[in-house]
Amino acid sequence: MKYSKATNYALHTMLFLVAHTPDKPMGVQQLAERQNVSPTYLSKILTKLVKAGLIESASGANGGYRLRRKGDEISFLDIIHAIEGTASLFDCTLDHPSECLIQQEMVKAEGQMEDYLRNKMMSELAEKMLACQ
Amino acid sequence: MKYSKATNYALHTMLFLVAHTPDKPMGVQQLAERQNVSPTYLSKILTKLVKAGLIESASGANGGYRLRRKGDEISFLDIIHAIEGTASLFDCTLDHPSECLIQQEMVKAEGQMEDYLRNKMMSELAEKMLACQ
DNA sequence: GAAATTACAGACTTTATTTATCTATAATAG
DNA sequence: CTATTATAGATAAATAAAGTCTGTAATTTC
Repeated sequence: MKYSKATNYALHTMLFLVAHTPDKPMGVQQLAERQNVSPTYLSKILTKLVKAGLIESASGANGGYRLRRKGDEISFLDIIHAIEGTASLFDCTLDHPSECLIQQEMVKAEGQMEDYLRNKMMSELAEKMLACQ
Repeated sequence: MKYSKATNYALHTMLFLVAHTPDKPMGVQQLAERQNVSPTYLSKILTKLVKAGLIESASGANGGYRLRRKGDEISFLDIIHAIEGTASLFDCTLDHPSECLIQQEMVKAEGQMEDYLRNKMMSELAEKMLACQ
């Protein structure tokens, strides 16, 4: 079980956008160069963030991607859910007479992780990053 | 990102062993039937639990698998680590000047989940299960 | 309006991981 | 010795992740 690379790209892109809060949109070309990933692949990932309402896109010359919320309103969990989906990490496929107790505990455990990620905002990380430069 | 089915099989097998604490070893045949999984595949999984020191195996007639610790000394995390490994769920592969801040937060988040799983013992679940029968 | 620029969508390929299966070997009880 | 049971290794099949390619739509610039 691993977080996908796509989630890593998404988090880094969002952190960059929050840290630099550009007034005009950033093209996928530049965003991709910074991470050594192909523009077409990154654009797929960013489209998911658009659909999740975290960023907005503009076509045409001088187009690109721009934040749709402030950095203190974007959590790690928002981004992770946009990429990985919101389904539980654990699925008991066995047929039980009643609800699976193991499943219940796994969901609670996952909830602990999600609580942390829900309360960790991009702005906090951006400030920390900028302070260390 | 999903927990593997193997982890599910491992957790269910351990819960069964803890709940029934048989004096003589249980064969993989019977354990596999209960979960509708092939014995050869389950035996692969159980071998991992043996190597992790959670259960012990005996070859030959009347052989099988038996607990090596009490149920209150076996945590969810013990079992999950035995199957999934102990590596972090998140690997930042980008080359950073200094340590990746995103990685650091992800590790902390994961730690929250692990804390819960480390403190959740098989015995607790076994009791709950037996009470509901 | 034409040309350049940029995002979006879908099909496709490649690679990696998970889920198994098969077969042979080793250990043990009776 | 024979039946039973676990272990190891090779292999196959299925699924998921990572990435590419191509064409289309939207927008700006001229």
